[in-house]
Amino acid sequence: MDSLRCIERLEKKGVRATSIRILVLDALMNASGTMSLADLEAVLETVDKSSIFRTLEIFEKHHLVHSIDDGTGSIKFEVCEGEDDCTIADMHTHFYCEKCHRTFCLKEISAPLVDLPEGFQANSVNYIIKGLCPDCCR
Amino acid sequence: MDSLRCIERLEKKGVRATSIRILVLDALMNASGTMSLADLEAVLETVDKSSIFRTLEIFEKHHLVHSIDDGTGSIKFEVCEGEDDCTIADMHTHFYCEKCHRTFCLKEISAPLVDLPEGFQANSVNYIIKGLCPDCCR
DNA sequence: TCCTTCAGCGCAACCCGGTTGCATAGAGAT
DNA sequence: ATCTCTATGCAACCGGGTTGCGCTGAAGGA
Repeated sequence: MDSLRCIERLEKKGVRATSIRILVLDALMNASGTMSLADLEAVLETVDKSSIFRTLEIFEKHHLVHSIDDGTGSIKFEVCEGEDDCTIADMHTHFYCEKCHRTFCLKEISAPLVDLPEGFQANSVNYIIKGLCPDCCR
Repeated sequence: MDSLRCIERLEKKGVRATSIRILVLDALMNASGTMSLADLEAVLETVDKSSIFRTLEIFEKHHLVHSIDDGTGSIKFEVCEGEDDCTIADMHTHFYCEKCHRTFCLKEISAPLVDLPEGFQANSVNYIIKGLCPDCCR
């Protein structure tokens, strides 16, 4: 789609904009929800699994995307929203539908953060609710 | 240890108390925190992996234990507290130490439950905070 | 007590997502 | 044009989880 925006975004984060990286980022930005490595593999047929894997690794390190573990056994990826780095406060709620097996980002609901006992230091939060999505409820 | 308590607990939930099931339940009840399948395998050297796996499957179905996905790639198990079935309100907070790779149960802190958008129906919550535990902080 | 039956178990193989080593291709610098 | 170093593809590997299958041992009935 608009690969220019992707290139811009990549360079802003100090990541060299190679063709594959543009493809991966573009796929993630155009995704309706989260995407797993397998999802990306399916969309980007020509690109090797390990290349996507390493690309995601780099993206994550440079705070272009973050990963969510929804407990399905395959990690989901999602582009970071803000221009700046994702902080713990930016983590939002995710919802996993046990019927259609989709993972939803509830961006408007930030993940709650409880008070931890003395001595624990929080770095990130993984908050995922499982159940039935609106499509599967009825 | 006190296998009598295990037998009682098993039968109360309608699970036949075989020797292996008693061993597994006993190991879980005496564990300081959560245990993975690999942990159980290590403790119960004589018992086959698949037997433990199927035992846990049965335990979970009968609400003797519940599983937690802490994002490490290996699912953790923990005995259900109350006499009754685990409900969504019983889910508590877990903490994963990124340094020593232990998963802590913060039983006193129940997992927060946010209001979901119209149409979503929650069945369970997975709330895990990652960071450094007291031992690893200093 | 003996026989039948079936759940429980061990073994081995398999599956799948993720990960890594290595050789090549390609972009950027000189 | 050549050199260098990063990015990529390929193939193999890894580990947790899962399954098929045959044996075993306990429960139940004659």
